Amino acid sequence: MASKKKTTIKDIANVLGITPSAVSKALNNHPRISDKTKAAVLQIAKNLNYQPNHLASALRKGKSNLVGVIIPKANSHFFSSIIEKIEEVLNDKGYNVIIAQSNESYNKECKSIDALLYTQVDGIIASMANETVKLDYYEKIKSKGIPLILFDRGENDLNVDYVGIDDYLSSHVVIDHLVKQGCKRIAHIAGFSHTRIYKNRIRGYRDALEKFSLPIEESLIIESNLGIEDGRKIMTQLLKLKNRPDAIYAAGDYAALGALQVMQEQHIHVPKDIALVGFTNEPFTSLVTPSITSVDQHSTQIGKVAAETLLKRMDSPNEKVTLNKLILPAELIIRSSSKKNQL
Amino acid sequence: MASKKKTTIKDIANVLGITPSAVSKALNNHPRISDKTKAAVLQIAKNLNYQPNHLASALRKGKSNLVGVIIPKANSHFFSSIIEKIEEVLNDKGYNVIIAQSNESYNKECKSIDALLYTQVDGIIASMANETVKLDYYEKIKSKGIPLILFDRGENDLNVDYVGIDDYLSSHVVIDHLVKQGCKRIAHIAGFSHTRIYKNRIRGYRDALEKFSLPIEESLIIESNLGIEDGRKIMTQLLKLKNRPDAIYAAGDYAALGALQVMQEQHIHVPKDIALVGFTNEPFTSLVTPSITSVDQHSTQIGKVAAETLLKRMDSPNEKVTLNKLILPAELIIRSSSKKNQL
DNA sequence: TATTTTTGTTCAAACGTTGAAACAAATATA
DNA sequence: TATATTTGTTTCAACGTTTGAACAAAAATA
Repeated sequence: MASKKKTTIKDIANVLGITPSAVSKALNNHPRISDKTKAAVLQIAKNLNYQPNHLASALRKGKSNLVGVIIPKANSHFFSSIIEKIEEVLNDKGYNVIIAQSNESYNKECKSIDALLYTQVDGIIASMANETVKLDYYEKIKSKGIPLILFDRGENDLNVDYVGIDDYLSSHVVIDHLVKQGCKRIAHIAGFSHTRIYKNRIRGYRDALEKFSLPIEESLIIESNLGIEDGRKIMTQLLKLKNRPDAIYAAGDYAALGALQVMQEQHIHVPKDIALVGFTNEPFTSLVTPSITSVDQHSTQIGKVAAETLLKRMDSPNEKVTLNKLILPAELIIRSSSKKNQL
Repeated sequence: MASKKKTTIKDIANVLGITPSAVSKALNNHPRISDKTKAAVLQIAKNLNYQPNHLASALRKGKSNLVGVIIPKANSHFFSSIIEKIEEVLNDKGYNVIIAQSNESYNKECKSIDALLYTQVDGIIASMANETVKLDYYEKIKSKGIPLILFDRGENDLNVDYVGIDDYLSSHVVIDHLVKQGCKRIAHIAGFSHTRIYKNRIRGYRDALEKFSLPIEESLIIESNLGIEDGRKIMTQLLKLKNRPDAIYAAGDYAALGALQVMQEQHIHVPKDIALVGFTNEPFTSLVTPSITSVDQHSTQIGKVAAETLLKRMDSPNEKVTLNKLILPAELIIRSSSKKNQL
């Protein structure tokens, strides 16, 4: 109950009759400290239940061993598994991870960045909020010389390392698959084209259609925030067209789910009447009936590469290593919602 | 490009020809510093782009202004919205939040606790992993005198503040509702009874049945991890009974979803043949067809109370305030999956 | 044996901030 | 006018650790 003072390096030194400095060196396994002393120090440290004061050493060394991760929202499998992997890699190297959610809001994102800078993180890994168009706060990170890695939602203009998948190519793979299933009027529930990844998916969609000499109809390309509600709204809208699409390619799984619900409510058979493909391979896609075909982004791979790249940057901050744009391949997971051929 | 030295309080002092101490006091709005000096300091601080060194002040003040939050898994709406609220409340008071995921693993939980202690957090808010039965690491937190608040998954034995809902009562509300719908054989897909909250839900379920003089059949109470897979497995098992239940009360929404899938695959009508109620009111419950009746735990309320209680504890660490067991009321959200009467 | 090298430790300053105590100047009170 | 009080600032030590330089003792080399 009595609030005991914390044991410090000094206490250990007193017990052994040596200087705090020697203790510090012993704990850090300094080569010039004798094995005997090291053993003794370790023993006493254990006895006194010594916990190093991270704040003090961080101050002295000018390094906090903290890394910040900014994500739009943790409640998706994609982001939460990336975080899991980032933590795993970084913890291994003695770093701790601070997670901040922007909730897709630019303001919250700025606040989070300030908070991380204030906490003196040694590096930041971030995926930008949907809303974000101004890059001033990210510039702030750069100007402070803190290593920054972007993933998924990135920005070319920032000129920093980036890890993500090939969105343009992914759209091609999706369209290839749908065309192979016999679809000819493929609609695209798109993300906002001011975000690079969604822009690329749209571009890929257009180019792929062109590749197959399919007409591109602007009324079949609708931008949205890709939430369930938007998926529902847009699907309803699409079904009102005199000339309905025979396939839906949604740039997000939640939008795909919304679309699926509307179709089921209107007794449209998926995939027979309209095929459906989503994006990000959220776990629920395999659990819904019919299961939804989706593009897997290899989230743990992204997390791993992002963390490892950051480690490299933090180890050699001044090194003018060439910029890394790491584009990992995505994978189409084909499920019931798009298998027309097998019906 | 040239890595500039960071501006410190000393630099400001030099510019103005005063002492660092005066600058510090000015920045902290000390009453004895003249308004003129304060204004000047603020001006120069802005000019030099001064950012306070959090590490130094934390060391000096023995307070990091960091709070750790441990959750089993961020990818549920329940936890991610609690975190959102906790962040909101604590950021307001100048605290930053470090989130750690245990991934439902005892080992990872211990590691997270060590990491938080190492980072010198001023307080911890936690919800325990399913796996956790040994409380040694939580005792460690307590023994260091760091305020600890538990929520949702708590433990009475620990003797710390707790925020959660009334699980026992919630079960009563669920059973009341189902009985009112005419159900007589209600099965319970339960959580593991070694976790307090699930034990209470089971107890509530039993007592409520008894209240209505309904027989309690042990074969209708099955413990599980409440994942989708478990929900499927158990539902399949329940459907094999010669005497099928006419209602399912699952202690988690994912398990309820699994059960729903199995029923739909076997062309059992929900709720006509079998009614279904879940727990935690995940967003998907309202989006699935039929929508699933579920118990809402008022997550933002829980987050708010947890954060506020922690603030109180951190403000007066030695105060022998009586222990708070805050039990918030839960709310049954009635949806299609249990509305037999209206068919 | 004298000299150099190696080994193990101590010394002292530093990291940037804070806060109690000391102090001088200005203002209020008697 | 003398004394007490208030105001605004400085002084100085401290928070716990790290690190380069200094040093003495031991070991290796000449």
